[in-house]
Amino acid sequence: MPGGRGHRWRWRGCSRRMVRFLDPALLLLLHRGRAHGYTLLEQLAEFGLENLNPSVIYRALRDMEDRGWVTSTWDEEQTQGPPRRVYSITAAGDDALAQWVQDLEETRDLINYFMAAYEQHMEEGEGEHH
Amino acid sequence: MPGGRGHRWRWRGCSRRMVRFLDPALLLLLHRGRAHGYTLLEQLAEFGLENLNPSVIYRALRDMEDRGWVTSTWDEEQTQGPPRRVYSITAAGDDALAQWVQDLEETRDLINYFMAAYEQHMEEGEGEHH
DNA sequence: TTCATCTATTGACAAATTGCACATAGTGTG
DNA sequence: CACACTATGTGCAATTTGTCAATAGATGAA
Repeated sequence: MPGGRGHRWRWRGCSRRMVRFLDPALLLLLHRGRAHGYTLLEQLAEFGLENLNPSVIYRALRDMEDRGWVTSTWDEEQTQGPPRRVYSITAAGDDALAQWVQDLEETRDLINYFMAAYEQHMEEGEGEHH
Repeated sequence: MPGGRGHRWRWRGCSRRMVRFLDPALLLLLHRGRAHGYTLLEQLAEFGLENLNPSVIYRALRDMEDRGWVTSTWDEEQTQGPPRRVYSITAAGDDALAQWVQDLEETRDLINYFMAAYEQHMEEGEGEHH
């Protein structure tokens, strides 16, 4: 079953683990430089986050602003559209990003442990379960 | 608003990414041999899943049974308690586990990419954002 | 016996999260 | 004006997760 092993719970769009990537990815992008939501939406593809509904990004940014990780101001420059809100990362955001990185490291270690356990079991049992 | 936005990013208990680990971890444990819920609850510590509320495991097992990944029967053996339900992995469960492993590999790659991007940016910018 | 305690499973509901459909709004084009 | 494109935001239903409490058998102590 491609994309959904099962019937009851097909993840629409990206998988949940992917979405958990959203906050750290946004923080990293903003650490590279201030940007507005629509741009971030496109840049997120770099981290495998494609086809996200814009509202997801805007909500994430607003939530991060509530937590003090980013700040926003209205863009002065003239654009081909309505005024844009420009986000910048804060010092607290830097800390949060560093925390996320640590957290992701732990997750990676856990995955590595899991994989090792899986492969070892597969070798021993020749792929058969008892 | 049902889901308040004031939350810190400290999840109670395990992080959500951890919990996403539950299904693959249960499948791997069951691939090693049939078991009942209460035992699995203890064995999950191996994969960093500690202090889980039992109902979480039982619900996960029931959901997996709905998907055909596992089957269960009542244990014949006498125990120090009420009858126990014993779970075994199915062929579909083997496939699901293999899928999970692939999925976890992808996630790990993504994390590695993210980390590399983070470190590279930090080196270049000497830890300062512009 | 009655009570507490441990093992074991389950049900119900609240809380948190996510997806999606739609609303709003400025700008340029024919 | 009608339309398309850029850009942000709101509201709500659906899904997922966390927590609490109910049930229930076995065992041992008072």
